[in-house]
Amino acid sequence: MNKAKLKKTLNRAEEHCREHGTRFTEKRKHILQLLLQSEVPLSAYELATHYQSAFGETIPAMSVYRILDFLMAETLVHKLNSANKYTACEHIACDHQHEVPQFLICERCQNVKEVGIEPSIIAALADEIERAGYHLTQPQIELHCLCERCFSAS
Amino acid sequence: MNKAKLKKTLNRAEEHCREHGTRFTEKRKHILQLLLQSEVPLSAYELATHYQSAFGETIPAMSVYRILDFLMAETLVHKLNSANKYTACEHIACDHQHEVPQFLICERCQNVKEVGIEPSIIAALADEIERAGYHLTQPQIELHCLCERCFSAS
DNA sequence: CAGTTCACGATATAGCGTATCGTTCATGGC
DNA sequence: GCCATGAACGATACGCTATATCGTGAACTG
Repeated sequence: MNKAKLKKTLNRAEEHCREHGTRFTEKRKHILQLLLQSEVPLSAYELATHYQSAFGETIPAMSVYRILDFLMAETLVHKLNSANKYTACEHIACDHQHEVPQFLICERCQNVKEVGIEPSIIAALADEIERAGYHLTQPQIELHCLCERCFSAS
Repeated sequence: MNKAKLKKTLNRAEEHCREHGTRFTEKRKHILQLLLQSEVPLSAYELATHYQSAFGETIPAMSVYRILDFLMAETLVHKLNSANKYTACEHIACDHQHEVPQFLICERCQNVKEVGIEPSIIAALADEIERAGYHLTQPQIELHCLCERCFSAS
């Protein structure tokens, strides 16, 4: 992510928090920035390490987890359950409504793409689930894929 | 799972291994049995504990992991990535071909149902993914839901 | 400016998983 | 039957992920 877009996204995140009456502190901003700048999802401990390199001060893992919890509650960050890693929401600076996030995770390079699946497909899926007697609560799907580059290389 | 079905399923699993030239040892049988008898998915360490209670002998966590790896390779067991737990395949004793497993996980009681999603939906999903420049490799989906009972109770 | 709430630090601990090396046991060729 | 081979398993150590708890300090509010 280039500098201009990074700045714009961070500003948008700050605005988002102000609207929600929550605090977008320096540390929270730093963690979000690290995730925005990373090509791949990061674990909490990786974030702590990167924090040290990028900002010259250490941060306890506990704080990273707390900050991640906060950022997830604000839907600025998503957790990838299958990898125990975290990724910045790709739609912070977008205007359109935040959809249910779906993730394509490249198995080789770990690159993650957050996509909006056709709502009709999700609806069909939800239908099948209802028929099985269940009720969908958090339709976040994590799909393990190969990205174009890794697919071509194999 | 009742005794008759349990026995039949274990026999089917043994047959499956014989056909594949692999060994269905006592310990592997025990682990599979524990998973078949459990209402909820279990972690490796939970399995080790249950093993002790059920069979009166301790088993190291390492062995549990190795046995789980084996059972997964034989598609007798599936791992739920989002929960780091394991569940017996519900189709061991079925005649029909083993499909790509999709899991409905009840967020409240942890009960898991393994369902076959309409292939056309999966195909549509794969289509969307292709359009995003990715290639689906392991279309295992884990959906967080509420089961009928927990849904009614809420 | 006093009180409350929120953010953060420090420490401890639990749970999940892998690495490595050694030992035992089953199996097949002789 | 006997031994060589490889598979299964045990023991120990370690690293990563996450939560619990308690304390401190900063920020907002009346």
